Amino acid sequence: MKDSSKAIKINAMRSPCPIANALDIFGDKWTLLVLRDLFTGKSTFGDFQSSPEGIPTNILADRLKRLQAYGLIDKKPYQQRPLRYAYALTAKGRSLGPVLKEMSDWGKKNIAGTQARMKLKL
Amino acid sequence: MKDSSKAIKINAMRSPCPIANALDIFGDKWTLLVLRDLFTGKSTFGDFQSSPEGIPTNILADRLKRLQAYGLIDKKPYQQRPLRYAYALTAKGRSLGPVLKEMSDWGKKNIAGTQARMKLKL
DNA sequence: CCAGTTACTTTCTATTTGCAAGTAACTCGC
DNA sequence: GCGAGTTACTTGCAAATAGAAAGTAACTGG
Repeated sequence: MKDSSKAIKINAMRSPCPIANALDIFGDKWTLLVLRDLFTGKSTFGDFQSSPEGIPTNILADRLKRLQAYGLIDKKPYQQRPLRYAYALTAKGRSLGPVLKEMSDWGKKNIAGTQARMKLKL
Repeated sequence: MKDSSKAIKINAMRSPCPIANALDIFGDKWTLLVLRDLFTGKSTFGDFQSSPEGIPTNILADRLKRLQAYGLIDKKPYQQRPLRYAYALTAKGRSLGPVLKEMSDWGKKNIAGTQARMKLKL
């Protein structure tokens, strides 16, 4: 039996700090971009892939698995033959809206040349 | 002459998205923890090092350089002989307060076993 | 049946992380 | 004034992660 899906490993807590623990979930350069896309209405693997940052497909597959493991998103088939899945935010995932909002606002104010094309559906 | 301080390289923009650009500055597992410490009143290399997450010293030195390069912190000597520096948030760095606040609030609500010991001085 | 599409997985190399040890410039106690 | 201790880093190296590119599985539509 070929185990094609490597399990996501969740490490021990680094500290009880809520910020440190949040960073263990989405403290990298890609995870919040996938969540951003979900907040703008995107839902399929191809949707995320087509975002302007050009996420590598192996990273995308890994991040989708991690987000599921942490309960921030779930996936359900939107068609059979061929089987295709749509990813969606869970309530927990949706609760990250204000974090994304603050980051977006901060970026717009403090990084020259940035602009939010799509509005997040909070 | 031995160039002991490797320059921080700032890559080209991945996209005009403010979130993507913000992540290029602090999208990793350590940068925001250093900022958190600054928000709780810590200021020296040793202060950051002694936080419970145990940041490796090479990573800490690198992150302090990056944060300076991006204008979020600055350092000034607080004593001569031996020369010692205190790091402090710039106005731009302090403007990240709401982002930290939202992340902390989210973590406390959504990650079991977390608790904020120190209050951020926003 | 054959090109095209979608959603991934695999391979392989490059970059980053993190542990441990080393270094520089002092201070303090004896 | 010598050796132990402190602070603030840097360096070396192995391990983990990222990223580019190619491969695969399961279809569809012509």
